[in-house]
Amino acid sequence: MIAPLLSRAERVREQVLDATVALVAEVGVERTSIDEVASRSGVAKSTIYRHFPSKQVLVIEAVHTCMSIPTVTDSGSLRDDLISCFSGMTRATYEGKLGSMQLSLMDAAQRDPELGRLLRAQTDQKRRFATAVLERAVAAGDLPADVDIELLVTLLSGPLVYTKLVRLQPVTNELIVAVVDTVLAGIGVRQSVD
Amino acid sequence: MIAPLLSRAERVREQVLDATVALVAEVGVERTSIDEVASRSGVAKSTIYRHFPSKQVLVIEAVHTCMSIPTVTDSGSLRDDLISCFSGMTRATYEGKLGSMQLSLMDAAQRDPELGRLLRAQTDQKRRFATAVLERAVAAGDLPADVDIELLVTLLSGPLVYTKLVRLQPVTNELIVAVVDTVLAGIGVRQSVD
DNA sequence: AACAATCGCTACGGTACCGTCTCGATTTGA
DNA sequence: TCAAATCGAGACGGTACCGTAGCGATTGTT
Repeated sequence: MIAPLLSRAERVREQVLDATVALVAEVGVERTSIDEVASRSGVAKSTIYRHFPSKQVLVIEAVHTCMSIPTVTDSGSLRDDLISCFSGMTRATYEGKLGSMQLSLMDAAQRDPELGRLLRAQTDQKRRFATAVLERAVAAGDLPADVDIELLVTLLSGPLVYTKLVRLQPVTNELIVAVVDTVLAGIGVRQSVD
Repeated sequence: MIAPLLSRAERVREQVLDATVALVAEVGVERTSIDEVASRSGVAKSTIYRHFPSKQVLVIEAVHTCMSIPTVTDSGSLRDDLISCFSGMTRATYEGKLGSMQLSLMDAAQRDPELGRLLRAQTDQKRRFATAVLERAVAAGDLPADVDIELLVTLLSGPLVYTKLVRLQPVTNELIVAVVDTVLAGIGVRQSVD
C-alpha cells in the first residue's frame, strides 16, 4: 500500500464517529449503543474502547464533528446581514445530521453536564454572531442606541427554533425574511419597500 | 373504613400516575422504568401492569394528567388578550412537572407516533387559542384583514419557547409583554403609550 | 361472616447494554 | 524482514429493564 491519506487509526476514528453521528441522529443519544456503533462502523467494540473511554465521551466528540462555524457578512444593510446570519445559522444547526440530533441532545443535556456545556456554548456562540450584527448597526446609527439587543436576538431566533423543533417544519428562507422584517419594523426601523 | 373518596383502584391509579409524572420529569421518558415507578408509588409492579398494559401507555396517560386547558380572555384590547393568552399558555406548558418533561417528551415523540400525536394536538390547540384571539382582532378591525395569522402565532410563540427550552431560562411576564409589543408594532398596530 | 376481586411480594425468563478481557490476525514502521 | 503496535472477533461478568406468573394477604361487598 502506498501513501494512505489517513493512517489506520485516523480511519478507524472517523468511521466510529460517523457511525455514532448517524445512530444518534436516528435513535437518539439514549438508545445509541456501543455495540450498534461497532456493528455499523465495522470497527470492533474493543477497538472503539481503545479510542474513546466511554459512550458519553464518544457522543460528545461525535457531536463536535458536526458543528460548523457560520460566517458573518457585512453588506452594509442590516436587513440583509440579519437574513444572511440566520440563514447560515439555520443551515448549520438544523440541517443534516445535527438537525436530527438536536432534540435528543437537548434532552440528554439536561442530565449530562458536559453535554450541557457543549450545547450552551453552541447557543451562546450563535447569539454572539447575531449580537455582533446588531451592535454594528447600533454603531452605524441604523439602530437606536438604547435597543435591547438580547431581546432582539431572542425575537429573531425564537420563531425559527420553534418552527423546527416544535412544529417539526422546515425553516424556509421566506420565514427568515418575514421574521427579520417584522421584528425590524417592530423596533421602528424603516425599510426600503420594493 | 368509612366513605373513601376514592376507591382503592382509583387511589392506586393516581399514585402510579403521579410517580410516573415525577419520574419522567426527573430522568426523562427513556430512563423511566416500571420498577422505579413501583418503588416510588408504593404500588407493586404486578399491580401496575394490571392497570396499564405497557410503559408506553403509562407514560402517555401520565402526561395526559398534566395537561390543562388555558382560558381565553376577551377584554377588548388585543394587546391585553395576547399577553393573557400567552401568559396562561406558558404557565400551563412550561411550569411545574410538565415543563420539566417537555424536552424529553419532544425527543421521545420523534420515535413514538402515539406520543407524537399527543404533543402535536397539544401544540395545535395552543395555536388555535392564539389564532382565535388574532382572528377576533381582525373581525373587530384592530388588525388588517390580510395579516398572516399563522406567521404571527409563530412570531409570538417562538421567543417564549426558545427562552424556555433552548436558553433554559424562565419565561417572565416582562418577556411576554416585550414580545407582544414588538410583534404588534412590527405589523403596524398603534399602541397606547403610557 | 364469607367470598371474590384486588393487592403486595417475589421470582422468573428474556433481552439489551456497558466496559473488560483474551487471543489470533493484520498492519505499521524501522 | 521482523518486531511492536493495533486490530477483529467474541466471550465475559455485571447490571438494568420488560413483562409475566404464582401465591399468600388484604380489601370491599353482600
